[in-house]
Amino acid sequence: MTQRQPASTAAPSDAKPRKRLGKNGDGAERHDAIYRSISDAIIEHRLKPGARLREDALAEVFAVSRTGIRKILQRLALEQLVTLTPRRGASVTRPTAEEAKDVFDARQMVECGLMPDVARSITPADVGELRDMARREREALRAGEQSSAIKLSAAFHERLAQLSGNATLAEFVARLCSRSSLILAVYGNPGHLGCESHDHDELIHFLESGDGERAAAFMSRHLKAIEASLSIVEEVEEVPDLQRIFTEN
Amino acid sequence: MTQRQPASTAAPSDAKPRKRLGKNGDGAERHDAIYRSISDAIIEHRLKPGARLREDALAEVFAVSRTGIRKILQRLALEQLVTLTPRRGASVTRPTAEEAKDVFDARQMVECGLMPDVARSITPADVGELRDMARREREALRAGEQSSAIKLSAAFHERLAQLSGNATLAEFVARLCSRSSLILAVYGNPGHLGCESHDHDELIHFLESGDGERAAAFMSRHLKAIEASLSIVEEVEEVPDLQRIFTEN
DNA sequence: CTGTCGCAATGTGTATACAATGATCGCATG
DNA sequence: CATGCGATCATTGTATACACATTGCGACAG
Repeated sequence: MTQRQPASTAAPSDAKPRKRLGKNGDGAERHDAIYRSISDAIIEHRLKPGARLREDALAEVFAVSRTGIRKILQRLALEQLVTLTPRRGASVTRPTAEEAKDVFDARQMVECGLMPDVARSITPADVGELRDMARREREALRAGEQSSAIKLSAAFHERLAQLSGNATLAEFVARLCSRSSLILAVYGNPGHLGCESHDHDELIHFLESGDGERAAAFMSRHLKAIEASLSIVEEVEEVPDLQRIFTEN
Repeated sequence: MTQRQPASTAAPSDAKPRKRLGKNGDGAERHDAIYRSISDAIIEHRLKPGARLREDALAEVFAVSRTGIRKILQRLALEQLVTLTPRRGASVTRPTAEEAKDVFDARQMVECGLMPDVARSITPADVGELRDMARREREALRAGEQSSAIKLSAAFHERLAQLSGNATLAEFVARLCSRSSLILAVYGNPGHLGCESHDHDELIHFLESGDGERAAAFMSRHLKAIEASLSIVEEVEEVPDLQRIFTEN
């Protein structure tokens, strides 16, 4: 696509409505919507790790120019949801086994460490919201909607972190949850989703009764269970074999 | 481009080779160098919180186009070193008191939690490197070079986190250290730098002897001491006073 | 038939031109 | 003299055009 034909061959009428509208204020919101759209697609495994994301294609799909797409792609790259190889373009990140371990260790430390704070400051309204999220997650799981279930599970953990009151750590947890979703896509077993739905309900119970210690211990087991359910089989590296072979000598 | 200065101010670099050179491979490295240059300037307090960063000016200084600068600015914004207001441009972030608390709470949790891992896997070579860094920091402090001392202190904490072997958490700590530097710039007392230099040496000692628990406890005290040295005087907001007055009623 | 060299196509990196918006300054009027 | 309104300016947001690198395919030679 991308008519780089100057003006002569450019089909005048059908080519670009490419409406100049959207220039004004809503541009930022538009970009944010596109960002979320791509991000959701990755988290819900509708875009699988390794999938290539061509700028032209995305620009056409969302009816914006490549410039905007590049910005969004960069943001996704910084959050490590997509990988940007210097002259090869963007693709959905394929986490390594090492990254998977790091991410779950980090979640172990941060999410468990946050539980006491959450238990201390949680309100009945928060409990209600969490129960609702857990319920919706269970329903999605029962309905066989893997995509929704994955996103809702991540959203639950994110919301939990937000309740700690520490925005910085909450954002970090959100990032880790996104990456976890990616890890699940690569190393997870098909039938077995990460979070057991009843786990979340039980966790809410501990938090509701203000028992931060027990909640932390339960969260620890919960995360360990997810990590244990992965089948980390470090497949042979595609490319860097050569590099290592020659640098080792 | 922006030559609104006739010739009077005599921009020294007005003779722009500005050639098409640099297009090829080194572009990425160039950008990374610029990124580090700006990042360092912020961390070293040579760019103070609130300082405006105009794209044109930066583009001219580093002899690249605004496109590249925008990319770098976005990256800095995602790391919360600069704030990007929709149509007002970029400026060095001025952390709020709440952010400061969040950042130090996060450091407390993560850096202390990392100490046992570091104590377990540290090697004599690592110890030597850390001692060297602590020494250089002390020297900078004694020489009155605030800028260098601040950066070296942050680098020490970053390196420490790297030694844990968890790249994800190490990167998070690096981010937190950068923001801490910003916080120090706003709330720190002039004469009193964040880290007492001997603290770092003592910390190394605990790690060297493999005592992760004691190292964690010491790190906790260390961070608490830094936080306590801040004068968090939420200055009266310039504008939003009115906002609050009307929303409170 | 196979291996190597070269060309073309695909696709990203960078720069520049253009549009829109918020800000500042000046002028006019009450 | 002060205040409100209008115009110009400065600065960012967006799109497009162009240049370059990499890769895949085809042709030619051995």
